[in-house]
Amino acid sequence: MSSKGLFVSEAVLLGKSARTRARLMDAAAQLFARQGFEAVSVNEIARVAEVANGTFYVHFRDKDEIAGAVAFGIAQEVVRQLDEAMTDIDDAMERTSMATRRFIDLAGSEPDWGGALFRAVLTFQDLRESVIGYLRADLQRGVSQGVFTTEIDDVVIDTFVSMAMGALFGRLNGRFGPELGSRVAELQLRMLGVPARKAAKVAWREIPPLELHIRPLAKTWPVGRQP
Amino acid sequence: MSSKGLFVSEAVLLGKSARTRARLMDAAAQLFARQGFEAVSVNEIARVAEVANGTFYVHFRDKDEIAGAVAFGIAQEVVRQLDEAMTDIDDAMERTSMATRRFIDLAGSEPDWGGALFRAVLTFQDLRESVIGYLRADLQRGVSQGVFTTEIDDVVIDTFVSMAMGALFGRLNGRFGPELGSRVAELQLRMLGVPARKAAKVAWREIPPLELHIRPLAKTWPVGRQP
DNA sequence: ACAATATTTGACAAATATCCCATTTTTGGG
DNA sequence: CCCAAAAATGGGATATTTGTCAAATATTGT
Repeated sequence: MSSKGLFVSEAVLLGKSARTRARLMDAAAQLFARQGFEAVSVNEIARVAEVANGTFYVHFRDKDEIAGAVAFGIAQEVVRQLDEAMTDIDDAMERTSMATRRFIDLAGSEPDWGGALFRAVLTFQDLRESVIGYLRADLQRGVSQGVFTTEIDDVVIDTFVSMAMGALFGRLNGRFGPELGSRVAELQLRMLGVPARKAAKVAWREIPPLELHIRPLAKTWPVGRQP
Repeated sequence: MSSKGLFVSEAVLLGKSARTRARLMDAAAQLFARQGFEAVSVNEIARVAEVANGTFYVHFRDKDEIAGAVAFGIAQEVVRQLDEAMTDIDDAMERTSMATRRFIDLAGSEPDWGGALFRAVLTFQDLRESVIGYLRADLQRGVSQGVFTTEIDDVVIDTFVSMAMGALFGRLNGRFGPELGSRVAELQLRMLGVPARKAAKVAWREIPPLELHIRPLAKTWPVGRQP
């Protein structure tokens, strides 16, 4: 039934403690995504992770702590993948539309992570603010490049994020298909003042499919026990 | 401490049963708004409503039932107020921007209702679909009138809704002030193809403040006991 | 294989939740 | 004021959840 989650894949080479911790985080991510943070109990997380209930408390103080770890871990990985995909791209329209499309595609490729991330952004305002910070540079770059005619401030960025979040949600619920990313990216560009023709052209350009192939972290040892 | 909620205001003239039911719904709305649906217990609702725990079960089967009643009740009232405010308006830009602005202003004037509605739209997909249905006519009217150049379909409407929902959320969290409604309405109009100048003009037009002044419902009597 | 250390286990106490229902309180017509 | 119907009460049986801890098990360097 339970194929390995992404946190476990990332931790395969690590020590036992880290692997167990990863199992708990995968279980938590899955449950948060499917039921929402509040509906999930510590017991349930332990059960899905297939560890004893006491084991949970060895790794996390409480549900909030694991939620933070899950949110942070997912965000970190998604940002890493986005940065990687965008290193060579200079054009602000390309960059923002790539970010939106990949973000929304998370719902298709890794629905548990997508769902958990969605919930997390609603729960942790810090996280939303990080996202806003992350996007600010690219949106302002568009203004500098003369392609975005809307002045960029927190309201504009927040609305830009809301559009992507709403789309992620719609995709998670199966209301829309794989073309949603391009559709929404196009609407975002139009909102920012890009002419319709141009917006369509950029938003529908082919991009390599998103694959979150996890690279296992290097082995570490328990503290105070260096080989 | 506990000033009357809107459901109670609406029920002041009704029989005792209806008034108690309304107290429970006000308590539930407040708690759902502040903590999210799943985090709230039936016990807590009864405590905040200042009724005994068993009383809850006289009026509702379980938490889902009261959540549905709250969501439906709020949605109904908001729609009523919106319809009332828009009866005389023909212009699609005016109508959609009025709807967005009033909706977002809910967060300022009635944060408990705003918060509960926000959570409800995430929880009950039916509700989101009702909202989409509600907006479709006005958005299509804009196309007919030649002011919206973007073709209207479910993706566009859903994105339009996401922008308003995200703004409601931002306002609820105190990240933005009263001008947010106009800001977002303007961005929506630009997304739909309205020229920047025109969009700004419409979205910033003065509108009468939203006041959800509840009109008490007419008295009813217990079944099988007509006077 | 052994010893030392790291990790996991599962039972349990305390707290909290759900839902029921016999009893009490309130209501309003006559 | 009195009574019958309506409404509310709160105690309690049952279930679930949280968080702790002594004991059991697994891992690793030597």
